[in-house]
Amino acid sequence: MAQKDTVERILDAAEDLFSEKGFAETSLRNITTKAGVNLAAVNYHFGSKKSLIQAVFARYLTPFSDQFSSQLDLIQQQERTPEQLLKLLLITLTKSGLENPAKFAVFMRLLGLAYSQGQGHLRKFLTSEYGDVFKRYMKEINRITPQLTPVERFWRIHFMLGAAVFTMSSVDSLMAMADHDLGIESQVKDVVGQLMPFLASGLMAVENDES
Amino acid sequence: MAQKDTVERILDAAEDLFSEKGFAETSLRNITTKAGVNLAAVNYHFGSKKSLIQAVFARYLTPFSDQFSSQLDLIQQQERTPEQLLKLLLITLTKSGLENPAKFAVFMRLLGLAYSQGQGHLRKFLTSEYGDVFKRYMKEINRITPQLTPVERFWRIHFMLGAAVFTMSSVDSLMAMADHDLGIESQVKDVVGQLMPFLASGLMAVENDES
DNA sequence: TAGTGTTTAAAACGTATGTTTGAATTTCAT
DNA sequence: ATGAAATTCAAACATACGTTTTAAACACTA
Repeated sequence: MAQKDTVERILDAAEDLFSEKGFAETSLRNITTKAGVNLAAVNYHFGSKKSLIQAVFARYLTPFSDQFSSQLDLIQQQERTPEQLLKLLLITLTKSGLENPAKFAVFMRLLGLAYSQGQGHLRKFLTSEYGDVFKRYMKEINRITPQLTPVERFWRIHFMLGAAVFTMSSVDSLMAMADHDLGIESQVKDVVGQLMPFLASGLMAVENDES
Repeated sequence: MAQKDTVERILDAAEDLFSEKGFAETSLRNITTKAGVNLAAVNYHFGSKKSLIQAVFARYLTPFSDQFSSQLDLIQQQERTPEQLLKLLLITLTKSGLENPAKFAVFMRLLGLAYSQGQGHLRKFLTSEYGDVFKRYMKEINRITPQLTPVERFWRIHFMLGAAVFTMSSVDSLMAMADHDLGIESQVKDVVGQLMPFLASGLMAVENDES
C-alpha cells in the first residue's frame, strides 16, 4: 500500500519540521521534500495544511488519550501522592508511541507550539477531542490537594504545565547548555527526574505570609 | 518631530501584533496598517523586519537591564530569601515601562515567543546584549541555594522560567478561563502573587527518594 | 526665502506560499 | 487481463510576503 507509506512519511517529516521551526515557518514544500513525496500529496491526503497539523497531534494524542483514560479507571479511589499522579501521566505518555526520548522531546515541543502559536483551529481541535480526559485527570488532582483553594489549584496546574512544556520544548538545547556550562551530560529521563520533585513541591507549596 | 512619532507608532503596533500572533504570522502590512504609517516606513526606519523585532525587545529590555543591574549592586552580600530575590526581579520589571499590567503580559508573551520561535538572530541579540545581567542574577541564586547541586540548580531555574513565561504569556485567556470556570475575577498582580510561592517552593524542593 | 537633508508616499519587484488542476501512473478486485 | 478507483506527478494559479525604488512632501538651516 503506497498510500499509507506516503501519509506516514508526510506525518514524520511534518512533525520534525514543525517542532524545529514552528507551523507557519514550515512550508508544505519543506515537508514534501523531506518526506520525498509530491507537493500535492499533502492536500490530497489531508485536505489542507491545517488538517495536517491536527493529524500530527492526533497520531500521538489519540492512543495516549485512550490509554490514559484506562489508567484513570484503574486508580479510581486509591491513595495517591502528587509524585505518583505525575508519574502516572509520564508513564502513560511514554507508552503511547513516545518510548523514544527524542520523540518525547519532539512531542513536548509540539505541545508548546500548540499553546504559543495556537492557531485557533488547533485549540478548538484539541479541547474538543481530548478535553474530557484532561478534566478527569484534573479531578484526581483535586482529590489530593484538598488544602488548596480552587484558584490556587487552577494556577498551580498551569504553572506545572508551563514548567514542563517550556523546558521539554527545548530540552535538546538545554541539555547541550548544561553539558557546555557544567560539563554534565544528561538524558531526557534525567530531566524528567529533576522535573517531578519540582512540580510536586510547587503544587503542594504552603503560602508564606511574612512579607 | 514626525520621525519619532512614526517610529513609536510602529513599535507599539508591532509589539501588540507580535504578542498576539507571533513574528512570522505578523506581516509588515499588518503592522504599518495598524500603526497608520506607510509600508516602507519599517524598512526605512529599522532596515528590516528582523531589526524591528530586536528593537521591540530593546525598548523594554534596555531600561530594565540598566535598572536591574543597579538593584543587583545594592543588594550585594545581604541576607536574602528566594521570595525576596524573585520579588526584586518582578519589582524591577514593573518599574521599567511595564507598570501597566497589560503591558507586562504583552512583554511576557514576547519573551515566550523569543524562546519558542527563537529566530536565531533574536537569541544572539538577546544574549549578547543582556546576557551579563542574567548571569549576575544567577550568581545571587547560587548564593541562596548552596544545598543544590549545579545540575539541580540549572534545571530548576529553567523550570521556574518556564512556569513564569508560559503562564504569563497567556495570562489574559487564563484569567478569563478562571473567571469562567471558577467565577473568580483575577488581576495580573494576583497571578504573580500565586506564582511566587510556587516558584520558591519548587526551587527549594528536597529530593524525595521513596519510589 | 532658497536650498538641503530627512521623512513619507505609492507603486512595483521578485520571491515564496497554499492550493488546484488534469494527465499519467499505479493498485487491485473481478 | 481488464477496467475502475486510487494515487502520484509536473505544472500552473492566485495570493501574500519583504524589500526596493522613485518621486513628492516636509522640516529646518543659512
